Amino acid sequence: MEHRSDGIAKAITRAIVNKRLAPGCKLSEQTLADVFKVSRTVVRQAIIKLTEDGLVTIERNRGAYVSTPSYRDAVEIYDALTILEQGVAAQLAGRLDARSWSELRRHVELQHKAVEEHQDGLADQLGSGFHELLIKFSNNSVVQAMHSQLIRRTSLLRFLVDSRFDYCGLLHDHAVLVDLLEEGQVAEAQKLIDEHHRTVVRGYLLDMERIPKMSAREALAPFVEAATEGGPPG
Amino acid sequence: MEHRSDGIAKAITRAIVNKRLAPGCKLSEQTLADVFKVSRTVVRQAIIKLTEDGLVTIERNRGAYVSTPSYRDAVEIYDALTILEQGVAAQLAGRLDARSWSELRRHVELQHKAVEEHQDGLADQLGSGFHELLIKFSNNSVVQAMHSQLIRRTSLLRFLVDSRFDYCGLLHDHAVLVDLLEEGQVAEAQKLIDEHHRTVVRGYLLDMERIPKMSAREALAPFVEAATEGGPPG
DNA sequence: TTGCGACGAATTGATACCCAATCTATGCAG
DNA sequence: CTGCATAGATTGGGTATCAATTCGTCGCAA
Repeated sequence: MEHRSDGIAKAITRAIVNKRLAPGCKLSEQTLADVFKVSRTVVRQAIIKLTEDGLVTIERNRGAYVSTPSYRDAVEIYDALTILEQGVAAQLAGRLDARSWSELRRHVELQHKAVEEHQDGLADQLGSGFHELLIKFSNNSVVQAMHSQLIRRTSLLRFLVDSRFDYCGLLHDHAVLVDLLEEGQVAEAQKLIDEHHRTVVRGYLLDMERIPKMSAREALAPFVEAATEGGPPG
Repeated sequence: MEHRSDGIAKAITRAIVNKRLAPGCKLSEQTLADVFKVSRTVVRQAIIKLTEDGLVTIERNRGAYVSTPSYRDAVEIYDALTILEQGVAAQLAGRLDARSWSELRRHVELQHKAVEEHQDGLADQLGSGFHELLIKFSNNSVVQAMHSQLIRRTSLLRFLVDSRFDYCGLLHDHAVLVDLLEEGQVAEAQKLIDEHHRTVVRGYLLDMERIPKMSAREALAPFVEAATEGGPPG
């Protein structure tokens, strides 16, 4: 961990991804400074980083809040994900070695098991993980950075819906996608990626209202020590 | 301009894009604080933003430097640009109104004139501008933000080469691309985008050595007042 | 009751000053 | 010329302070 503000930014990011810090939650500088036992200076630096990442929005003279993406934002984010993944798909189709294909398949199986065991949180995480793994095989750190930023942003979107996803269908998409890619069927794979993301967006009916509310202090509690030391908790 | 650090970050960005601040140039906190007449705190915030943007690299306990991208970085950045533009091309092909196509053509003409008049700087800027205009028509601010970040990064790459670009060929590509897109020939357009960027990367022979050197103080001089007030100079 | 303005508390944006840790350069001894 | 030690400069971070802004509350008039 380079700077103290990096650790804090990552802790807050984890709190968001783990669905503890909800959109709209106020991130008061003094509160965060107390929670993480650092000065306001460092907290501000962390908030700036989160703002650049799109997870936090600063309102001048009012403070920082966890971003509340609009429906339009959701569409744009998934559109961007589609473009990136289609592009990478075109590069990878029929070009990975056997180990890589089986790694992808193993990942799908893991998620399958998580879904069967009703471990929703884990299944969610593995779902995004599949897309990230796919991108990783592109071997392009620039594309990877943009993609994982988008994935982080999608975790904000999941707050704004209560619709149960059709995990089964989405999971099946993943399995089919690996098959198509291994066979080198680029066009079909790209079409599937597009439909896959459209399905996800359709699930977001933007029940903008009832967002679980928890103070930043409570939400961050499990992530505090990880910010100053080494390993993440959950 | 929201915060003071935003103005400073933008000023430094302009200095880089205008080829005054070269890769490797040290950005000393105290120097920048003097130049912009602000406290070190604000300078640090600006530097953090530039770091998130990939234009600046912080070396712990050593300071901030304008990033010096490697050849690999160059390839990855243009690869990412290719993916984004191919994706947007697929969306736009045959789907814009007449005004938009003519706006693109007018842009190509402008650059044509700049090249004829040997206004290299302007031609360069219009060259990137064409790609940005194309992306703008996607109407997706997320994609647009990622793309313009990549474009900013390419301005770092142009420091590391002295090879004369084949402006004529690249310009011709732009003209052809508009035709292909208007006719809805997606596959051909995507292929052209790929080749176009490959041509550009080939121009980067990475003459890593001779980089024009100028102190941050000199380089930033023309951009200082714009940081605290309103309008940009160049 | 409703609407409006004034006042006060709390928060942010920014500055100055401080100090420890670390890096760099200088100069000296061998 | 090489290796090392010391001194100086720079960074990372903390504390205190202050103006500006926002927001909530209170009181008052219609």
